[in-house]
Amino acid sequence: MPELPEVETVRRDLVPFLTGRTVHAVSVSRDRAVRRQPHPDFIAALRGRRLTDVRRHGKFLIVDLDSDDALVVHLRMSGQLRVASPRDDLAKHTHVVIDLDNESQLRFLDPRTFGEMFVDEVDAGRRPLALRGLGPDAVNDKLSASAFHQMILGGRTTSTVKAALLDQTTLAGVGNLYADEALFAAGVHPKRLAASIMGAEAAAILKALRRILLAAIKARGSSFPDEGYVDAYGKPGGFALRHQVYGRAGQACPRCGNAIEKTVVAQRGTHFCRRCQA
DNA sequence: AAGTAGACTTGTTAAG
DNA sequence: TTCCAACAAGTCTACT
Repeated sequence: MPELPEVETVRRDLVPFLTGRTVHAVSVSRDRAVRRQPHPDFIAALRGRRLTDVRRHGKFLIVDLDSDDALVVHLRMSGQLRVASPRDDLAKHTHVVIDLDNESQLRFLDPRTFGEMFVDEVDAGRRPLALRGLGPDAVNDKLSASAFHQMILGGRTTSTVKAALLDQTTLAGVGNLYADEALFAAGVHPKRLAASIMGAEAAAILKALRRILLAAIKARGSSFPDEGYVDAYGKPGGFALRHQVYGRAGQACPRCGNAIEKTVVAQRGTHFCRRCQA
């Protein structure tokens, strides 16, 4: 499932492919893929526009247009953005095709149809209006350990540290997989109350989070055999091999050998080692 | 007003 | 072998 490192990998693939291109045509073949606005509005806002940059905030991709709008994409569980030629077979679950001015296409595929595309107005800082509620980006925005600590505490009274990490209004980009990995690396139990996290623990979580996210970007993201994440050229990432706890319930903890456990925290499947995480 | 729960969706997996 | 219930996920909305 695409989280920050996977979205960043796709972004890096798309920058050279999209930058400077002009949109010739847009077709939407699945209603749900574009659900925040009428399809004709979506298409009209894109047609004829030049694509000037591809950015990311959290798990959202932002394709800048030479207008006051941006094309915003969220891949959710199973979405893919793929570069293609008009001659390529249309893969199953292709919902949106954007034709460019150089005989190439950007295609949006999504079997589970959680993902979406929309065109949104941007503010003076070129942030799409719909994304104004997002917290700072987990890798692009610099933040100090103490600022991060305050964000985790965040006036929370009863919620867990894992819930705090998953809250996109606090910090944007961390999803279920990397939250589990970072908490394991920092030795913090996912069920700990956010309010109980000490400064040193917050610093450890932030350090682990940064290190893991950057390593995952370097490995071009996490892919599982049964799951859909691939880059813009259809190739899987290599980070799944390095997971310490995620998807390893019942297997030995890489640090102490104890069995990794799986439970539910913040309504998400959560993997941890009870001996290494206090 | 923080926090929780439900809705959305479907390919895959587990269970029987 | 076949069928079905359970499961996975992130975000938005609705409610407590």
